[in-house]
Amino acid sequence: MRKQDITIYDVAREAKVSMATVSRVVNGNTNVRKDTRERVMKVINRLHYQPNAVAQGLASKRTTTVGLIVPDLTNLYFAELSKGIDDIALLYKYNIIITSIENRLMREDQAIQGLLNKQVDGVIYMSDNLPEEAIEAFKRTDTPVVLAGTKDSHSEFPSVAIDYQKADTEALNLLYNDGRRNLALVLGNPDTVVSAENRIPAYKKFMADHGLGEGHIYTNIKDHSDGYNLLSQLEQDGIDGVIVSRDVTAVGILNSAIDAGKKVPEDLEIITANATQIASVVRPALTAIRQPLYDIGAVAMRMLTKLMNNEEVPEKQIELSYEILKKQSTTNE
Amino acid sequence: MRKQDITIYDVAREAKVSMATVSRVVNGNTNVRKDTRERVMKVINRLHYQPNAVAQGLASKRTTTVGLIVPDLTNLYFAELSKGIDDIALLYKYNIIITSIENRLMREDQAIQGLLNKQVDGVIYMSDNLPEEAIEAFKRTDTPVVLAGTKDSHSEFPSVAIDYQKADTEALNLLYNDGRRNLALVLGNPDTVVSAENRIPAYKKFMADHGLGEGHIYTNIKDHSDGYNLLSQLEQDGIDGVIVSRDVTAVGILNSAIDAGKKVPEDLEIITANATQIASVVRPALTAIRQPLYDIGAVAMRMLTKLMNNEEVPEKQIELSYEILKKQSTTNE
DNA sequence: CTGAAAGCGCTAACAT
DNA sequence: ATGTTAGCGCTTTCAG
Repeated sequence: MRKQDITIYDVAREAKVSMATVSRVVNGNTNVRKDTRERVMKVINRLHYQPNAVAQGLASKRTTTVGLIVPDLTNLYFAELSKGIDDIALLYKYNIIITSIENRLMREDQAIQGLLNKQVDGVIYMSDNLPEEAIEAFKRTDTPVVLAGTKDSHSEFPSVAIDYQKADTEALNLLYNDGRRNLALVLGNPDTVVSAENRIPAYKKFMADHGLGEGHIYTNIKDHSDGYNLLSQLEQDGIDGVIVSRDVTAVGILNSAIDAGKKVPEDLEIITANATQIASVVRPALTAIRQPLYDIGAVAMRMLTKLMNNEEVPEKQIELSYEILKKQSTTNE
Repeated sequence: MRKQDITIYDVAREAKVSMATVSRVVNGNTNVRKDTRERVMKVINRLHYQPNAVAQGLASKRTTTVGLIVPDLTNLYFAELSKGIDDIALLYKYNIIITSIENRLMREDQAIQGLLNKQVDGVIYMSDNLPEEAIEAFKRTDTPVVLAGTKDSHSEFPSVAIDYQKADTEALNLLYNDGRRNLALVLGNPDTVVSAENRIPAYKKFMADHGLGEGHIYTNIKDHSDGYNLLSQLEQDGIDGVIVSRDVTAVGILNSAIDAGKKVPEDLEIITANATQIASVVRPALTAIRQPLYDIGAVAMRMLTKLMNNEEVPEKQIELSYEILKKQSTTNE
């Protein structure tokens, strides 16, 4: 059996209409008389006709496909964002081409170009690392782009995220109210927009405002074992409260503390800034900045559908609200 | 700037060759003289020509796109499989269209049909729930399919997985050697091929072989809270050792035990059968059947590339080796 | 080694 | 309401 043996032409012949009419009924065009529509439908069903989306795409210049650019699918942060995107995409009948860029073989701008070559109708970019080449690639095209769970420096692109500075400040304040004075910030890549322009400035400002000195910012701490190994350094620096950008990293610190016989939160308070499922299943459960990841994805995709339809989008920089989930890794006084 | 302003025709004109020749150099056809190739390349670069993949797909009947069908991206089991698939896909220059079927709006066979309409060159199916309509949809097409991390009842389709029966038996044996006699099996959907034809028979056989009676099989225990709530039942039934099909569920049981003041492994031994990252970051770390998820995905995708090229694939039912990772949720005597 | 020409399967004016 | 006719941008014989 062939991949595609029957075409719109076969249906037209069998139903004794032109292919234009078949096309109309397939696309739900109302300008078809009821009985011809039914006749055509009957033939479609009998022949099991299925439109070739590639041909449709070439002819109509719309592929009903959106591209997703994501650093790493096994990072639940992105997986949860993706789920929100996926659900809305399904609702609006878009397919998703996913491209992960963590792999060294794939640069950001190449990923974008690949998606553009496939003629996607729009793209959602989820990495908080948006290099110059990527920005230029986006500017060269008129295919709409939305950033999800991240922002760009100059707010050139539509985005959906939270107010990272406010969230971090609030988290630092929680630590401060618990009596902690030696506060640290643990980051992965320090050069991303979220780190460099949001978390770090918020941290520095907080420390200055409260007369806590320079503080300690640890960078390039990216996974569980990095976190695990960081503990001795934290001890050495006398840290008693820490904000960690990624939750598996936070869990690494937590496990390291437990294994070393330290008590959390008594000896060290931990707050994770990007909570996923993992933050809540470890014990003690991690106090966290809970970003509405699913919603961020969903809102981003919804905005993209509007952009793809050239609809009005008054607010292009959307900030959703977060909450600070007080769990067991802080005393919450 | 247009989505696609320059076509192969523009390049042909500028380079003073026919579009056939441009097509040849774009596709690396060797039948082009070196200097014409270079001349064409220069024009391509000057004009920033990028081939329209949709047009290529229509003309060549190959889209260099594969479809992925996955129940839930936020389940790390599938995310890790996907990563293996993605890396190999990148290597062979395939794009990936991902479809999740967890959503009630999308049935398995609809997902398949949607992918087929998009003219994917192949599909990888990752759900261990393969309903009859899905089987028929696959049979109706000659687009190759590979099952990853699961199997079908009759081994009709190529698949990459592990020997679930052997793995479960080995895990049960570990519990038995630790002196446990009241062994239970905790499953999500009991009607999948992996559950119904592998885990359950292996469990029943083990219980019978060791004179341990009927045992206890708990079904439809799907997430952390299901696991959490199951504990009281386990206690009631006097269970002292349990195999859990999903690791977040296992963590639910574990946390419930901890919160109830029980000791793991002393009071209850836990082994998770589908270990992901989560199994190793909780404390006590979970003893687990470690499936090589990344490799399963990678091997499945590699096999699919061969199938798509009509290459010989002698072994279509591949079983990769697993290992039993002895951690802290068993005494390991 | 290169070009001409016929599609791939469908949409979208434009007629009627 | 329906049919006719050009393409969409590219690949692929088939000639030469």
